[in-house]
Amino acid sequence: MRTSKLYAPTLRETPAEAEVISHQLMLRAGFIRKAAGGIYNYLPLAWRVLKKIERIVREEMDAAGGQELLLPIVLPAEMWQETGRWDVYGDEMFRLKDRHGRDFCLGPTHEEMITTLIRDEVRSYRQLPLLLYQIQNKFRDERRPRFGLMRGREFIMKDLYSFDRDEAGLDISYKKMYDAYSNVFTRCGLTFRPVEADPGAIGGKGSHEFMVIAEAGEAGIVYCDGGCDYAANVEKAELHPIAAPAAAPLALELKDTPGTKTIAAVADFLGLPADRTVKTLAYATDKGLVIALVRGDHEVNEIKVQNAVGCIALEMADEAAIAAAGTSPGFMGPIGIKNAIVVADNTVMKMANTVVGANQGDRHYVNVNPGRDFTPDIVADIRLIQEGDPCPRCGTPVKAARGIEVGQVFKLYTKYSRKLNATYLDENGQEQVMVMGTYGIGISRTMAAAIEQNNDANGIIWPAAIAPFQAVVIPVNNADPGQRELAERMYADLTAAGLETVLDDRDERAGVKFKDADLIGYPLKVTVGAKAVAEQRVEVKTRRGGETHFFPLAEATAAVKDLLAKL
RNA sequence: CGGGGCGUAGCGCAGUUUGGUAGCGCGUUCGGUUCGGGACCGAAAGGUCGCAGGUUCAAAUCCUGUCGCCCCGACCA
Repeated sequence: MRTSKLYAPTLRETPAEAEVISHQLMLRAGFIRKAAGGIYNYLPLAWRVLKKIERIVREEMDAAGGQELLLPIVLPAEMWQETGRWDVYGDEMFRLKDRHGRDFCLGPTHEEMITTLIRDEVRSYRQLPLLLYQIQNKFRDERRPRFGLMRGREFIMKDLYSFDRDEAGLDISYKKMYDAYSNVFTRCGLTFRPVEADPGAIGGKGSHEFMVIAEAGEAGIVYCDGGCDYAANVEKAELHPIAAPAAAPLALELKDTPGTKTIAAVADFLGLPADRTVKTLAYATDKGLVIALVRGDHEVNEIKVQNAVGCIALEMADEAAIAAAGTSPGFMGPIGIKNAIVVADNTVMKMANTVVGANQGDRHYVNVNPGRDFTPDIVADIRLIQEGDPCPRCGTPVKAARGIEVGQVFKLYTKYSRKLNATYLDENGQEQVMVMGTYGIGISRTMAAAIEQNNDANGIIWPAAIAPFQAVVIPVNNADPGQRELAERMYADLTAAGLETVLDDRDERAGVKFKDADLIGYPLKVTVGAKAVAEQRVEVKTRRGGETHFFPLAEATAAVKDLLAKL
């Protein structure tokens, strides 16, 4: 490819709409252009990267026994109504009607379609396990698309579905996918970490997310750096109750604590550390008002509360809802509260002579002993893990990081196969429900994640395996026939040797070409200047690390190939 | 959906407070000089000031409505 013909409009300045680095660089380097919020055009450079990622994904999926197919994007409503997700998905689903008024949606995911596809034709245990996948655009009308390709409304996803006879089979399929995903992201040159995840609304029990470690990541993760390899999404990370020092229970007492609406204020007023108090938060849910209790210095993990209560919707209750429950913001507590589900963190139950709000303004109870003075409806681990908390496996203090979720693997069990009647006959002629798994990779998000993790002040630094081109040849002065000729020759030789090469044949000054090359992020830059012509050698610079090598012309092609292989 | 910010040339922005001929930088085109890290000189093209309505002799500017975009929050297979 010649730069003079390449459709890659680069920008000197960063468009104002882009906040995160991957978004900025993809716009500046001419990879993407926006069509609407969260919807992008992929220009030739981006498309080349995406195809490379897809290729790696295909190879790994095929190696793991997957078969590629292609399901429709436009999906009829009926199957979604069968599983109940037509309603559950809500506004996040792009919906449309055909000319007859029949309901359709643009596929946000394909559990329904794949399951209804195979249920009639897979009838025997002999046909299982079955691993089917596709790579396709997905549509989710996100409430808030953001960060360029990181959270779009239309995005490219690989989705694989496994169908097994039983849970043992699912475990095998799940392991294959887990390993395949590790291979994919390793081959893409990414620093990532599989973490335990909360399965969320899709249901099922086991789940891991593959997180590319990056500051711009939307997800918080914790990992054990010492004793073991535990790693989890903060939403999921378990915490064992912390034992409190033994203390003789004192008599419950109601105290005036004027103006102490925060834990810090109460603790200060009573002369106690925050970890001797209990924090109470109120949530409005589809099951009514929920009061969550954690130790004063801890934070509530809302996902865990949601799971403990078994509710679908959960948000902080407003003042009106709190007042309706007969309590007062800043002075809420479990003692005497009515019309609310009280959920206590397991650590709270270990506390003695603690402090809770008295459900009336400016008053707290002191010397509160959980179990004696109040009995929660639910006791569970509802605490949000923080850096330094003990690893649930080995007790070593955990580290915190941020991650971009580029893949997720789920054990669905029979959640969809049961609702959609995907059954088979076993050896004994008994009808059994298929056991399913679902496995996604965000292809376009992986591209963005790769940039988040690989960039510098000058632009993108592509991992060689997914770079749009592997090398760029730059004649320093295009007006010099000797340089032009030598550059043409290098370009032809490298191309013939199977390297994806760009020749920057533009009549631009060297600086412009170097800047564009760095911005786009070609792994290798082959520079042809006056010295190269005089001495019959070329200069090759690596984008990552910036080392410069000189090679005699005769050896240049082999040396470039060699260098690339080492990247 | 709640809160905040922004829509003026391809990109980055000024002009809006106080209404009066729409500007600057970059980029683009043409001519010339230059040529190893975003050159210089000269000429030129390019804008319904997001959209609609209103006030006014006169609206980018004031008022009302509306659409879009970005950020924070909520939410997120």
